[in-house]
Amino acid sequence: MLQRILDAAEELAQTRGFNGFSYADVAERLLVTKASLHYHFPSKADLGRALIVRYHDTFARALETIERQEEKAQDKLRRYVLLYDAVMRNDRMCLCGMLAAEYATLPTPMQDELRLFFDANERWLAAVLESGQRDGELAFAGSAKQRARIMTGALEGAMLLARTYGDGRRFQSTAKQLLTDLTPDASCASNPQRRRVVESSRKAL
Amino acid sequence: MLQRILDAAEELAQTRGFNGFSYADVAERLLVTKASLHYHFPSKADLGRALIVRYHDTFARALETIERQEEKAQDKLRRYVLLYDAVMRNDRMCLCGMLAAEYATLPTPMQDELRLFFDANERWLAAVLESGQRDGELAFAGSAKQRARIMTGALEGAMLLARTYGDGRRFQSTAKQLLTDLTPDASCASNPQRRRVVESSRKAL
DNA sequence: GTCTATAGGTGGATAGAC
DNA sequence: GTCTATCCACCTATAGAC
Repeated sequence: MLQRILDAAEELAQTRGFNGFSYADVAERLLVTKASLHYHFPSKADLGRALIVRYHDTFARALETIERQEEKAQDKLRRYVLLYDAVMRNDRMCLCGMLAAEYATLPTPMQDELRLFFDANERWLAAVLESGQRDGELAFAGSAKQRARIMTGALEGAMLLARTYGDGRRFQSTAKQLLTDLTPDASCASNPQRRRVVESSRKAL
Repeated sequence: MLQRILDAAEELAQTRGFNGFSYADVAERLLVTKASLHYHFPSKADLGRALIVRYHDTFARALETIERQEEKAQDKLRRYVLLYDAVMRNDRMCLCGMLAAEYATLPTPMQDELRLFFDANERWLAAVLESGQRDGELAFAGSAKQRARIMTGALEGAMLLARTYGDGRRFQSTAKQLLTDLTPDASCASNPQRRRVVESSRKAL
């Protein structure tokens, strides 16, 4: 039952926000009463915190899987973006991105848990970016940590806007470009004139 | 009085979200009763729509001012980012970014008005990017429209995350990097090896 | 325009029977 | 564990006096 409650609440939180749904909404979907929900999660703050913890945990496992299955940094990033893409395809917003918007109204335990999620995210991404840069497989300006923050922000923001247009493709094309921006040759592809210079000088080598 | 109501409501909406404040909150700040607010804005949907319209209008005027005062695309972009930065320095989130998160719960008139804001934003940004690219002053991969969407998303997302950490500098360093990413030389600066190649080949010309 | 008063509804949460 | 019943606070919104 615990999981069914979390499933329903998660979907509501991802589409309507934490302040956008009530125990009554969850109860209706599960065909139980509000009181029985309070048995499992005494307060809404408890429910909210559990949502983040489970989401964080699922995400962490997914990152471990990627780490285990992919060798190249580029492939890891591709898989990372696919995690967000899967959320969008379900017509949802990233749970934590949604909660970040409501941050000021959240109970303190939820605020703390939320930061833990983004911290873990940033650490993983920065590590991938760093190693990819070392191998010459990825190219970007600034530090890996800095770039990790830019990426997370850009992905969350892209989801936010895509939902406003009810158009997942909007997110997908943005995500694709963000990945391309990190490939070494693309870093110069933006300027056709200079690219020609680079290509000719490459032949010269 | 109309403006005072909008001022108070705007601040609340930008910090707590549209579902995160009530007529009572606004009334308390202005030392009036809820009933007198309903005289000016019969329903909360009316108030919300007025918020977006005014915000959009203010933003549009700011863009016109930039257009009038700045010549170079790079300077226009810098000023554009400063508009977001000013919001962050007030410990607020972009009103429309906030509302985008709550999109699913908003009354239809607000949803429509919200899209108009982002559309106008994208058009202006795309035009600046396009002309900057033509002049060789800016460099980026993909279409100008595409890049405009990436930029808006990245800025909104960066605000979202910075607020979670209560740290405006987080936004500022991201914004700065996003601008740098658009400069022609920086597009290759990401890869030190290649940069050396470009620089040497430049001399060769 | 602003007030008092209030309606009608929904929010989260609890008591106690089964 | 789930139910019925209920509490109280708060929500949006309206009526009508001043």
